[in-house]
Amino acid sequence: MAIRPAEQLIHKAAWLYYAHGLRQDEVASQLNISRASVAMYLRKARETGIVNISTSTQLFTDDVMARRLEDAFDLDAVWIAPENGYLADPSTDIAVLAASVFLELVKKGDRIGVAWGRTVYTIADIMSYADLQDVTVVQLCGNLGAPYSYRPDQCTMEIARRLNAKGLNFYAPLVLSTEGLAQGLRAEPVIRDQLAGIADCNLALYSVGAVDADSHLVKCGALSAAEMETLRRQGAAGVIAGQIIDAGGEVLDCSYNRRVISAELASLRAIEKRLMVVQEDTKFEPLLAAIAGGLCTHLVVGAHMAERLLQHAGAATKKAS
Amino acid sequence: MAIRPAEQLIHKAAWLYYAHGLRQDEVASQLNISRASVAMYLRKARETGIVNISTSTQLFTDDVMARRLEDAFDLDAVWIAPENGYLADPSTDIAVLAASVFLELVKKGDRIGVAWGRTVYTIADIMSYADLQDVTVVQLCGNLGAPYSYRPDQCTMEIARRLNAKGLNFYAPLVLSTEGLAQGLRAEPVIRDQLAGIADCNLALYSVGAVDADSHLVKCGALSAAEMETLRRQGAAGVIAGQIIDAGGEVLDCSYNRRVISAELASLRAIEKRLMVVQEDTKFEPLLAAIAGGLCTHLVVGAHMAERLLQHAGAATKKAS
DNA sequence: AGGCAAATTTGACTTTTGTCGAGAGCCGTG
DNA sequence: CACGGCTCTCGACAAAAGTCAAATTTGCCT
Repeated sequence: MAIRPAEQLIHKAAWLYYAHGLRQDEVASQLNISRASVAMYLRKARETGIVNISTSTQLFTDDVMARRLEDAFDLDAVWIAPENGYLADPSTDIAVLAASVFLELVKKGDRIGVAWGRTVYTIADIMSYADLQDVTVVQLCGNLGAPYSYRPDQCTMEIARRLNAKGLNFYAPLVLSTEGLAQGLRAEPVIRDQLAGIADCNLALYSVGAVDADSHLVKCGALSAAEMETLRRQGAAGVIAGQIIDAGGEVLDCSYNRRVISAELASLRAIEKRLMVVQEDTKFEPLLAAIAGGLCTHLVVGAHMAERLLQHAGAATKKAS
Repeated sequence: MAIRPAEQLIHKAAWLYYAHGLRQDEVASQLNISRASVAMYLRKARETGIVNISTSTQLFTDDVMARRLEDAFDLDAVWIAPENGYLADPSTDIAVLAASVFLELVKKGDRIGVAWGRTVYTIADIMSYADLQDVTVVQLCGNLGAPYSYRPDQCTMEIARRLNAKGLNFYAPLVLSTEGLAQGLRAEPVIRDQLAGIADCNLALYSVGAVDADSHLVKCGALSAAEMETLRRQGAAGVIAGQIIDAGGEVLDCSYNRRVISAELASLRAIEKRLMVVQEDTKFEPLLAAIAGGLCTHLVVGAHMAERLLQHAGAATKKAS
């Protein structure tokens, strides 16, 4: 009787165990299989998202600081991961929180835009599985070459896989060598459609990049460290979906940006829920720029960053009055 | 350090255990408490709905029969509980399924109308806890006297409690002795407002009652068995939220109905999602009436009932052609 | 301050669950 | 048709989680 145990058995086992509250051995006898098999099915059920175990992220929004941040920056919701944390690595804590928040925000039928970066990939990596229907995950920006393990298309696909959703990849390089070529490529029907479809998303997940030599753009060879430094002097404040933004959160007027194939900021702003996750404390300026540009309605940060943001807001208010 | 462990510790424990995947003893040492306490906190977290364990009800809608029912009766979604079931009591299976489906349908900010009956109470009783915010549970019909353990207000309150929602009870008797008094009471501002508010719900949970001596209406003394029998001869086909409906799903024109304080059928039909759950196979005619009256968009039934419904639909189609 | 009741915590114990390697059935291939 | 390779299954052991009564702490009333 070693036919494909199929979803059927997994479902039944999960149902009896989690919904009816039977013990594993009871489930086993009901289904006429060994308890060990039941245990295995249950693990699969969890891994497939047939059962969903989620913990309320309430605690992290309930924080007074989170409320004050929401008010100060006019954000829809803020989650703050305690930094003094119980965990070795605080940035993991942020990612875990972000993953939970993300899953809480996703609904059936959603269309989700996903950008790229270490943060996003970390989140994808620890995110638990879910069994959403009718969900599409679209890639927000072009691809980058090989050496990185977290390429844009991988981020997209991994998240789509975890959600049991459809992944819509972007088959174009992130950055081209001439502006003309970029322009031509953007006009290509395939690419144009995909770019146009981004504004139809109702949820976006991204982080913001720093303008320094550690940036992915540099590491991937899209820009040299020197070029990056030059851009910084010209007013570059952060990186969003592969594009350089200034302190006001607008696209910086520079050759690089004109050579990039990525979501227009206007499209991003058209997305209802824009979840931004920032792990590194060093990304203070970039985050400010992103917020200023209205690129973020939902925010997940660490306690340390939250404090800095509040201080900044306080200072700005004082100066204004 | 035995201060009020409050939600705080429960949250932290749940977070570390469920989101980060630590073991109970690891959580215990992180939090400097004993593992036994952690186990207790986790139980509380589950009971409070701080963590949510839900199993996909996919399997039960995926059924071919469910699809055919949806088509035949023009319903939005149908779930069928396998009757040959693994479980001793098939009706429990229906209730468990109904509870899962219900929880899947509820969203933050919802306003939920709940009627009354053994079925509804059973569902409330086995429904797992959730931590919804901004949810209101409103009672759809007036109250009935003492002897019953599942009074309308209890159904409402129990479900509200499980959801961590606000319960809005209905402080009026279900049925009065004269039509005039009922009319007067319905005109009372308090009552009028509540009745008017029913149409604002976006989710309703109810069952349908049979027109026989076993009906709650008889058991509670609202009607005598003889009166019920008379009504049946006059065309009564079922009971919805305390009101008698005919085979077409309309309010039966009778004195009893005029003496009832309950949601108008028009208000019920205004509710976006109307989840009807039927446990007993004997309620075939009542269910047909309810469907005919458009009182149900989402349906949970047992396999046996599903078959009868399909047969009926098939016969009707054949007759029509 | 004293003392009682309720709530919380803990250690020790039992039950339940997770895991691993061995065995059994299935299938395409040489 | 024999042969690995594959997946599924099971039994037995180890690990983890659940439970309980006793001990401790807390809050509160007199």
